[in-house]
Amino acid sequence: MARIAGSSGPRTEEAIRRAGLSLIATHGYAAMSLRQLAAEVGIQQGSLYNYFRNKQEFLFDLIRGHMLDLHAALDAALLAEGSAEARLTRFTEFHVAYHVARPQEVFICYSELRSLEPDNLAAVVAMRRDYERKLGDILDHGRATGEFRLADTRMATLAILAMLSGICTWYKPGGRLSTDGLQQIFTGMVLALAHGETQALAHGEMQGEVAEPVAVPVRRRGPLRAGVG
Amino acid sequence: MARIAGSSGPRTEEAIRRAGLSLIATHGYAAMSLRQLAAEVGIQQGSLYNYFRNKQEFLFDLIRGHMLDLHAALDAALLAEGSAEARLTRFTEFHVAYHVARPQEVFICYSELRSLEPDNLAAVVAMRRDYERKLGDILDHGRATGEFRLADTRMATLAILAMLSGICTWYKPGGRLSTDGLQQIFTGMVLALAHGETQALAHGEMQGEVAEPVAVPVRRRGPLRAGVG
DNA sequence: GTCTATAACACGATAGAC
DNA sequence: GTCTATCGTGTTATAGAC
Repeated sequence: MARIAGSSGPRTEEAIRRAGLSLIATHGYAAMSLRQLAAEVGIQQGSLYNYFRNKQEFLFDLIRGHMLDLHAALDAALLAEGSAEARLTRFTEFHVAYHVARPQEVFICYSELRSLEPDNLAAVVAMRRDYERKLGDILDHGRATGEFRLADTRMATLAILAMLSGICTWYKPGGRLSTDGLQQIFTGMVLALAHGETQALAHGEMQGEVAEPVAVPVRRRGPLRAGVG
Repeated sequence: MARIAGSSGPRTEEAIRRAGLSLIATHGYAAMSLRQLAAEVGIQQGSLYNYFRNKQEFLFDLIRGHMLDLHAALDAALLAEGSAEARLTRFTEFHVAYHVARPQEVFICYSELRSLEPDNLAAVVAMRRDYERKLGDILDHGRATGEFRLADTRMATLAILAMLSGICTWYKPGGRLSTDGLQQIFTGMVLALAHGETQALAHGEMQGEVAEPVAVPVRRRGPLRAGVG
């Protein structure tokens, strides 16, 4: 925000990065203008081009940088040995901590893939698949050893990631729960999910309790707005 | 796409609606130009203004219309009576079926809230809270009766909705799984999650297996791109 | 209801002085 | 590295003929 007369490189760069994350997370990449970004940093719009070649490259650098960090941090946090439960717990704790620490970055990496040009998108998608794979391997292993009882580990991978990544859509620092509290609650839910259908079956066939299958919703009536047609 | 000479109102309107859903889901609201939309429908750009007053109103109509449909369909599908398990199963089956039937609408309602102007946003957020509330009530009731064992029903509500709504980010018609298959798999996971920590505890204290707490990732090095500075 | 034409403006990106 | 100025294009929205 504040103008720094004759200001220097690295500081401006970090300011651009931070302002960009905030603006993109709030309004989206397409809706963020470079004039807006420059104003937030306190420089003129043309000066931004000392830090990237074009707007697309700026987005890609943000996303790619985050994915590199994420992988490095995950590899440092994951356990090579141990039960599938222990490894899944570790993964969940890591994922929650990361989302709480950097909600903007994580959110952008999910929501702005659509804004990446084909080559850039391919690079990021490959990194994302690696990440999913690491969770998938834990679940596969746990099912093989009988620790987990999952009908479909691919669906479980997607479900768990969606559930955990959803955190960054509503989490606000200083809220009701601490990072520790969130980690405990979400670890509990993820483990319960992974341990799976044992309980559902133990409680007696659930499906039998529901009378008819749920119908698919029906098409809608009426004009887009009143007074047309 | 195809041009219809001297074409008529309701058909054009529906075509605009469908094309808009597709374009917004693919590229996002801000990135969709009205020229693009008109071209998709096969009319001139100015003609769109016979169907909405401005671009924002178009988005709001799409989202609001979907939310109205969603609520009506949910109310028709939900059980007034029955165990919490039966009601949660019903909710999950409904939610999955709805997402599979209309992935674009659902996705837009999550991803384009940021593009709504304040008044419009407030209206949609209120409707969304009602929806969350209906799931929350089921979970609260289940915990009160002892059917569910959940550490935090608010977190569970958000987790379940994120997990189910994630479906529309990867689901493609004609994939490996049928709607029935998806419903079964996700119902199983949701019920397992709701039945909760019984199992985690039964398997012996999980937390004890993990040595140190997971560290929060560290800040990153280096310039945005090579050659700057 | 659709068309053509255009107003009024914002956008990303570049050039050149300092 | 930052500034000012501007080019060329794309944008939403409007006006008026048919």
